[in-house]
Amino acid sequence: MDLNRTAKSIADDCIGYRIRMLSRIFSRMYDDALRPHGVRFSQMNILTAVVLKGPIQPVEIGRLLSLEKSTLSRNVRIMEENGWLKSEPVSSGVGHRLRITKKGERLYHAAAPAWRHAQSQIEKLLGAEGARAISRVADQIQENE
Amino acid sequence: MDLNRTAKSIADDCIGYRIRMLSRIFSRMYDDALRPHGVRFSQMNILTAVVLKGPIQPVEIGRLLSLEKSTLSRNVRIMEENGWLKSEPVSSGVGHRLRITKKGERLYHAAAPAWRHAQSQIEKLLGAEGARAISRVADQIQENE
DNA sequence: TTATGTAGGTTGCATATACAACTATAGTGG
DNA sequence: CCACTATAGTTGTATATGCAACCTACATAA
Repeated sequence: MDLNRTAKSIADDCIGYRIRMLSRIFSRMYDDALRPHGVRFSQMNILTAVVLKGPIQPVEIGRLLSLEKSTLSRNVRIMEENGWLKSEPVSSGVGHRLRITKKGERLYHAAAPAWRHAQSQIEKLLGAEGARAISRVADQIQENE
Repeated sequence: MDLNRTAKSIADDCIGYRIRMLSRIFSRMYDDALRPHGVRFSQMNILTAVVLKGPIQPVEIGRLLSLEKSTLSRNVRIMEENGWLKSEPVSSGVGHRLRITKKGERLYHAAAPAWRHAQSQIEKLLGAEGARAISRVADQIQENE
């Protein structure tokens, strides 16, 4: 097949290209809204996991978010340096568990409205049907993992 | 509202968290398939744009893929160093345009089957309905941008 | 013609992401 | 008790991503 035709079929079908583009667009919108609070969207996602499931081991967050352990190791370090998370050794066994600090809780409360603002912008862009479709797909993938 | 409740509502509704997770999962699958060819998925996306629209200015690729110009500046440099792209000055005016090289064309041809393999894995995961839903959403967002 | 603006690009800085290789620790089979 | 394996985590290396600040070349208004 000729090069141009190959490229066209790739561009037409490629789920990955579309997902990455959506990821960049939406992440920028969340990050814009969160910037005044000095926290990134990806960090909010980690904080959310810790709030809901903490104390929790990094490796477990990795499973929840499909994040590689080395990525998490570095991201968590930054958040500890910012004073949002603290870690405690696991009672018996290897590893440690993460908790949110008071400072982290204040940040989370303060930033939540900005998150909501970005979220409603995005829902407007997507429409209710589009938002539902994405949630459905994501939840289905997470099950099959 | 209490912290846990806030986090729960964020986790339940968050489109961005879902999109980022899908982006990581799918990108890993494409990258796994492409690794033997020494090219990354994000690079294939840029190559595809150049094949379809080249000669093309970086800033124009940025508009197509929603990529910041500084990101593109660096990504393109790596691809030039790899000998896949070459740039020529614009006849009149500032900036330059990118073309794919012979080596780039060979790479693209060689890597396309790997791309197709990952693509079909992902479509199986998503189901035809899920894949269509994502394409529909992405195309709609791109229009409204 | 000069001041101003605009568009394309690069660079400094920071974070995000993953793979590979490594360390440390716990559990398990001989 | 020892060798082996599996799990959690860290570190080296590389790419991806974006913002802010800057540079340059062109366009345009005063």
